[in-house]
Amino acid sequence: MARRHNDPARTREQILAKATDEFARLGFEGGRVDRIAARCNLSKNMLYYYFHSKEKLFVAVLERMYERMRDQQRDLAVRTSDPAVALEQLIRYTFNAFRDDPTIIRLMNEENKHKGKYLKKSQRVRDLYGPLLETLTFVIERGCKDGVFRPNLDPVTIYLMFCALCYHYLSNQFTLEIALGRDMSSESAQQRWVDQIVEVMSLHCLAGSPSLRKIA
Amino acid sequence: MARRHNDPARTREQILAKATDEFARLGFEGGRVDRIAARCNLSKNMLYYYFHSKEKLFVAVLERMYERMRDQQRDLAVRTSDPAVALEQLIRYTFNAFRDDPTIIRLMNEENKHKGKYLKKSQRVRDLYGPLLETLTFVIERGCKDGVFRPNLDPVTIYLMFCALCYHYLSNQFTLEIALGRDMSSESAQQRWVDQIVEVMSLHCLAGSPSLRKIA
Amino acid sequence: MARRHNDPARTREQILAKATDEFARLGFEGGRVDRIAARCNLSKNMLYYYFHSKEKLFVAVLERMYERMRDQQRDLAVRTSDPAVALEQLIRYTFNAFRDDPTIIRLMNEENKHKGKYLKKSQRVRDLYGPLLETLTFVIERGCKDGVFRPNLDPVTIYLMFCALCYHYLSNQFTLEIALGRDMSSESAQQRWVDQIVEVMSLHCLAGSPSLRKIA
Amino acid sequence: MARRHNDPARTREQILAKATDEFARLGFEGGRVDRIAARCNLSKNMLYYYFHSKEKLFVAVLERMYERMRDQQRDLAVRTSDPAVALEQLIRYTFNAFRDDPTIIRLMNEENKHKGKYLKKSQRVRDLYGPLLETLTFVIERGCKDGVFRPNLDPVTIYLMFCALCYHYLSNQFTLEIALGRDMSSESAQQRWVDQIVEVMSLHCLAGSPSLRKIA
DNA sequence: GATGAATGAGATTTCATTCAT
DNA sequence: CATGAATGAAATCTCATTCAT
Repeated sequence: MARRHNDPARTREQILAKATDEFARLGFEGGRVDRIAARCNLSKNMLYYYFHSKEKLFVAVLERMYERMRDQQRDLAVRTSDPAVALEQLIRYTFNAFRDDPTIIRLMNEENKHKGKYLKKSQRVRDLYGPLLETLTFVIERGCKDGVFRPNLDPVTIYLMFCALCYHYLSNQFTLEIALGRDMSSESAQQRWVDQIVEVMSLHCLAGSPSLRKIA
Repeated sequence: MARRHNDPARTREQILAKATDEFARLGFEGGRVDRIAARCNLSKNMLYYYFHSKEKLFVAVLERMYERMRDQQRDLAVRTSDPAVALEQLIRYTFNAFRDDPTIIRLMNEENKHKGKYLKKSQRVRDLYGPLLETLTFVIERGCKDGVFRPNLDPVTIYLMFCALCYHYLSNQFTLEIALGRDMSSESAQQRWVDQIVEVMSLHCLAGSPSLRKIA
Repeated sequence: MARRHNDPARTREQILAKATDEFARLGFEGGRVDRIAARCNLSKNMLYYYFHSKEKLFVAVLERMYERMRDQQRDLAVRTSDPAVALEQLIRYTFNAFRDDPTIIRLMNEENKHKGKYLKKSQRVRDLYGPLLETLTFVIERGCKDGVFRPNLDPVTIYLMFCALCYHYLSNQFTLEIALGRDMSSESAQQRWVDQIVEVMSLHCLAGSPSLRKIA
Repeated sequence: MARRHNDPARTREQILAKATDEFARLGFEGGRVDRIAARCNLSKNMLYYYFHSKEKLFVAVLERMYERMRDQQRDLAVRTSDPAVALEQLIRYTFNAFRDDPTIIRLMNEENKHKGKYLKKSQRVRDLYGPLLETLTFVIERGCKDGVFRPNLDPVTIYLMFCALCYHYLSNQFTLEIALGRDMSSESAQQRWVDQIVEVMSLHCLAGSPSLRKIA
């Protein structure tokens, strides 16, 4: 009775939201259609009415997550003209994005567990990292031209590096905390970690750093 | 009939092996007890005879994985006396370990999905990274003392860094390949990536590198 | 296909009826969910849809049995004003109730085997013997006041006596028949038995009977 | 190792003892072969070695119970020459027998649930109540001849009566306690109940009691 | 006599999905 | 749009029983 001829678009969104949560916490096979429906105060049939199958619902969840990511990235305005500062902002932005929405990491892991099976079914998801990579490319190219960064930096490689450093820390928090016996979840621990990432990535990019080959 | 009381220890091992594969590919909830039994040419109740429940079997799989990791690490002899070379060897070793046994990454992701729930049930797994961290600590301390590395390097932080760089690349291969449209699975691509990791980590550790703060 | 959303209340009732039969004949552990479902021309998950678990189904069966008993007792109108006749009617009524619905005895035995475990889970069943005991109390008090019955009779004790005499005969029919080699199931044998119960109980209650202590 | 080439007869007895307990508490279908074996510190196979199947073990348990009953009854010496006192002794003896070994009632109920199916398979169990009934018959006949009891009392009927009164009280203790809200398990409650049985049975048998028909 | 390992059938329960209204 | 009732397939787990030593 809560419901009753409500806004269908809203219903759809709500299903997606609850499904995102469910699949992120429990994975595709662990996620339960009933539970999602129950959390929407909806009969199970509605999920099928809107999404046709559990699998298609999962794909929709993935797509929606990618959209969300891209939209967030679109908001991303790296205002400063200092490339080093811009890089730092991008890194911090990336860490925060992963930390603030833990479903991203979980859903991506899930997808990789399935070897990209569901993602491949989606047409629209190719340019996932589009805006962020564009910004990054812009920043790096300018940094190289300015001589602030060393030449021939590959934006994708840079991205992969700081992404890995952000992602892995958050993704493997639980096992690492148990195995290393080290606090990784407190605000301050995480802040220190991002600082480290910024440091190592800056070192890697800045022109001042000696080329490794020279050192060796 | 093939079987009938062959070698119980062998049977146990076989179950663990097939279960490791099943859970790594499909996760805890996706993994099927029947399938594991079938692959062992065993009736499914034998899994319960040996492991009592799916959950306990999963924990045993995790424990076995950790043991495998530790044993591998124990074999790890970084013979060289050059700290920089030793660090490089540790990094390459880590990447190879993750690449050669993909179940490690999948099982760890699975455990993190469950927030460490099963790992916590296991007594023995605390010092998971023991030998590797010991070696790393030894290498780093020597490097610092020798003046090859810059002072005050924290071994755990170093470990987290190159581990992240190895892990994330392999763990997220599929989504990254789709989203970035870039080859990540070929031998050569992976070789290039490890080289990059070695480079960035060396830069971070070597004494010759200027402290970031000075640059900034 | 026969079914498909006929009448849910009817379905529920049918499940309860078949489950009552199953559990009465085979006990809780002997009763099979499959069989109950099959007898209802229903797929077995429907039992879970309606009752959530075998145990809860069993509790529902017990509750329903108690309701049935109470309802039957409510119909019980002991019209005569002669207390002795009324007592006789109550006894015959009790015997008939046990004989006509053999599930009562079996389910009660089952519950006692479990030390009342399931019954305790049910809120509503306290006043099981309510109406019958009320009527009995009414009859006995009048009988005492009238001087037809001897004074200070305890209705509960009276009830326990004739209940035992009715119940045990029917409940242990099979072993008794084998061990004593005596017909206990024929209509006439049972009639003779009830007559005996009436006789011994009347003797116990009637004022004319000498107090035992006096005899002794 | 506790065991090791033990006395086979003793082993057999132990199995019977634990099986008696198991089946009495949980019924035939509820009883578990594993549990019985475990409680004997014995591997399951031994149960099969000694008893061939769960069913045959159950039959053996029933037979053993009947033997125990008969042996106890054989010890029964009603020495007094006063028939009324002898009757009272028999009643108290019966109640105590049921109370002191609760497995008797449970196993009998179980057998009756199965409509005597297993009992019928046993050759030896016909004359179950033999000694007790013999004693009772002796007592009653003497009582009738002496004029202490009224004439034409049927020993089997007398037996059925006090047996019912003893049995039902103990068998249905749990449901009755819940439904009537009355203490039935304390020593004193039970003592009062047996006194009542003695009273009503004496009244029924003694010559002083007026025939009902005359009263009516 | 005794055991540990193995089995097959079947038990309860779960779950994605569909039908009729 | 929405639902409650129903289904079929399959999942986890149990249990009496047997085999080889």
